[in-house]
Amino acid sequence: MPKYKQFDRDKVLEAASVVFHEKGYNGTSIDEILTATGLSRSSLYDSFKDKHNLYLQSLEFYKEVNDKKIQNLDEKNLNGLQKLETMFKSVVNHLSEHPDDNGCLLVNAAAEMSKQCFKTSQVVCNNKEELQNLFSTWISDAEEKKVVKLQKPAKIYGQFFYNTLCGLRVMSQSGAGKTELSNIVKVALDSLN
Amino acid sequence: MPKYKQFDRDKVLEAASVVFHEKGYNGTSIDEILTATGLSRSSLYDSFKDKHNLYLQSLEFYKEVNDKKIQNLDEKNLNGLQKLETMFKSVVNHLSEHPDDNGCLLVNAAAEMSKQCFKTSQVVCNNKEELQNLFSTWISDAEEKKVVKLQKPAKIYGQFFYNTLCGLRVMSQSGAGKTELSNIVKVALDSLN
DNA sequence: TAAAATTTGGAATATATGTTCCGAATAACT
DNA sequence: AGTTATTCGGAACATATATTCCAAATTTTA
Repeated sequence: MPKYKQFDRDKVLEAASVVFHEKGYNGTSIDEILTATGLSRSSLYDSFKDKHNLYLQSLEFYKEVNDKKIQNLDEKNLNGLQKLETMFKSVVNHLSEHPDDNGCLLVNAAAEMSKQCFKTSQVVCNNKEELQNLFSTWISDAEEKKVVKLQKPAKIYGQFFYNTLCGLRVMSQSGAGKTELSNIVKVALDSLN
Repeated sequence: MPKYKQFDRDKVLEAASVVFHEKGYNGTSIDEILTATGLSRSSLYDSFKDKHNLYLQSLEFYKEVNDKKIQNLDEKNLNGLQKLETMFKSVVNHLSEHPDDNGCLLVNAAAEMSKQCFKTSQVVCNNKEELQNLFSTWISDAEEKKVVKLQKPAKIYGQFFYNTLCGLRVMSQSGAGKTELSNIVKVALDSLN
């Protein structure tokens, strides 16, 4: 089945990230990854070097997918507050419709690996910075358009909403349902007056 | 070295919970636990059955220690808002003074294990319910004493502040420092007007 | 002082796990 | 058609890991 790559790198990373998402890094074995991806052992090691490297690439793939989703939202013709509301609504919907989805791979990676693996912490940290910045721009936009009134610099609200988002991911893994999650979002959004 | 137990169960669980906290369940080996606790292999299996059981007992021990701390705070002669503020302040201080402390064992357990181990999810879920309820009573107290004015039922704020708390634990693992964490707390507390 | 009760160190076991390696299979290129 | 380049299946390997088991050690009790 040569002479060129027989598998789609993105599909492999997608499948791998699902397994890592479900079981964590230390909880998933190479064999599980092989069956999930359909790859042969040798192909995996040829193309992804080793388990740890595959994990990092899965994290980055997962992050890129999330980034694209949120870029799509960002490009829509909505004011910043509406973007924030839409984002939270879709997160709440996703979490409550897929309670088996184990929260967020990046949050789980932060919990499991960030203190043991510098590269993991870098991915997690970049994700945090990027989202906080994006949220800040949304909030600034909402302020300029006078749909909200801020008591503090927009940057701080960016941090606050990212914190709220991280919380939601943990909450859904602790048994929180849809009403609870959306109540939390409502209170958080109320802080914009 | 018989004839009665040579080791202090609480100290063993304390040491074990530190290791599980650092490396997660799947990331820590029995050997690491043995060196951390000073126990012999046979003693560990005699007294704690196996690794999984030890993990659950460590979780519960960790939870009890946290419960006691917060009970101490609850018994102080403060109004509910002050209790909430004190709690957040000490969490922020702890997280920023011990950035190596890997967040919160229970949050990490939720991320790593709650979907794979029902008993873990029970501990995590109980912890969530208890803290949310406690926070609700604090907020009700603050309302009765007219130090805050609520726009929503106190219960919802209990959920919201627990969410904020979970977020902080993840944030500190994603590289957030003291100012960032306390900014977030300020915004959250502002939601009580 | 001897017997009983219990812990514990360490060997032993069985399995899981990450990784390597080589030959067979296959498609493109000459 | 034959050569080359590359993938892939599966065996093989080495190590890690969870767990069991037994004899030696030790303290209390009789």
